[in-house]
Amino acid sequence: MSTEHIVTRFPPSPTGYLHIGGARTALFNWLFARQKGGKFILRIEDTDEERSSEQATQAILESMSWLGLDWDEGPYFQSKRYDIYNAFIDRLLERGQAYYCHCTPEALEKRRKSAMEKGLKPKYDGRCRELGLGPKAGAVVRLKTPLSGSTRFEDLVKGPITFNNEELDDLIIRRSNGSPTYHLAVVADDIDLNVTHVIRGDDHVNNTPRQILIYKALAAPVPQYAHVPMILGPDKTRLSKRHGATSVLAYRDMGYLPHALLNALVRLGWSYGDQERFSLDELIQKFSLAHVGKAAGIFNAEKLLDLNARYIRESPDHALVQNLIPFLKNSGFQEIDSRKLQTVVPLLKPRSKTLVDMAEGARFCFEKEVQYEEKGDRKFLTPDVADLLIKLRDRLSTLSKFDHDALEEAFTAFLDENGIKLKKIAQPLRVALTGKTASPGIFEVMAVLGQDTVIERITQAVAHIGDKNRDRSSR
RNA sequence: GUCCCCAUCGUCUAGCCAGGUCCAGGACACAGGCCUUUCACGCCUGCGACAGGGGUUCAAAUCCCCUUGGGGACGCCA
Repeated sequence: MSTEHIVTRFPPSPTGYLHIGGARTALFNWLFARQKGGKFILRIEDTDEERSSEQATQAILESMSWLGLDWDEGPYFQSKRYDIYNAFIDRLLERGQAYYCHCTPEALEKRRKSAMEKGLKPKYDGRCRELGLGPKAGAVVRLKTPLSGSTRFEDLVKGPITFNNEELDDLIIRRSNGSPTYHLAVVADDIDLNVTHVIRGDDHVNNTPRQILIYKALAAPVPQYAHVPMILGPDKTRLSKRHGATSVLAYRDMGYLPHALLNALVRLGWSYGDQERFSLDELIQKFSLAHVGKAAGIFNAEKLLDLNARYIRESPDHALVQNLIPFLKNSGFQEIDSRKLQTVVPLLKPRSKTLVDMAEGARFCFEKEVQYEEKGDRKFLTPDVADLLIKLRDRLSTLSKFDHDALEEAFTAFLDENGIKLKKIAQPLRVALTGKTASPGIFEVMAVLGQDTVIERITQAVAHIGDKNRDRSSR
């Protein structure tokens, strides 16, 4: 197979946000095209005017961009390509491969139901097939599918798949309102855009023979198919909204890195030996449809979280600073000193699984007044440490250098003089400076905050201890 | 109901196509430990699976059949 002319596409319908199942399909198509030096097309399938929306289209484009899945052509909008579809339908009609059907939707529905009740497959009975009917208000156009024989294709993931043509019925290709149906539009577009590989979800396996029949009727070359297994929720049913976060943008907003999501998605269904993490370049190089599994999988959100934590740790500080700013603004910090942020980021890296975590961890650098966590306040900001904090503050105010080493040295001496262990003072000090019981190393925290702020916060904490005491005794 | 697809630890999976090197490997999660000023990171250890039954074979997680289980599709939605 020539790799020069490979064309893949991702055709979401803009009836909702881009979910992770769709994103994975897009990723596979993208990887395949990139690896083969082919073309990746984005097509918006918006023929259902009722359910399609501009907003959903924007959300999809935004998701794709955020993930970094760039397309070489498009986005094409099916709603603007009706001429193409009509030409294909007319051709089919002329060749006698399609015919008008005058059955009403109500009658069809009724027949479907009774077929189901009899335990038969609810398919069209073909009663208009040989009537030679013409166009008429309310008429649809159906494809004349073979009555016998079978349709077979070699799926790049699942292997050979065969359907008996008796299972298939004469599907509608043009609605009574003149618009093309999904199957026709997809095939027409894929022919028109020279798509060579259709990589899509498992749920389309049953659609494939129908679409192949359209290609055959049109005497067009049939593309290669690769049906990737579905993503299931923890209850093993098809992933949907009720399973919680499923939209790509939701993951962005929860502080995930696109690379982490991509990595998690690609490993759901595809593997490369024992390797778990891949750079984008590696993926492009190593991806292969042959190693995509056949079984549906449950999305493992915990693994994504772990992946995200690792990618955060490996990200350059400056990149994290940029990524963090929107999250900090979202927490109410408008003016952010990015130099200061740059100094905390390395401290926060090993402690943050998401950018949201990291923004939370960086709070102490930017808040005007420390908000004490209830538990830390109660446990560590107690009257018995007030004196010690005062002594410490006075000692710290004498320091001419305020970096990690100078602080450690000063503390060693201070602990020695007072006959205490670091443990004794570290936690109260941590709460005083950050409001939390968990933070980066205490010397690092002080160095980041700077001498003035440290002294100020200790003073505030001592005052706070006094306030608490007064409240208690006055009661 | 009919058709299509699928089946290895709780989850994602390696191994299967070319049977022996697999009393089944890795990762996440979980449990225990080490490190330690807190929380993490890191390191070590542990727990844990070939759905069941028949065949084929000297030998089956690997090949075949059946059963069971799961998913999907059966629209003038995509």
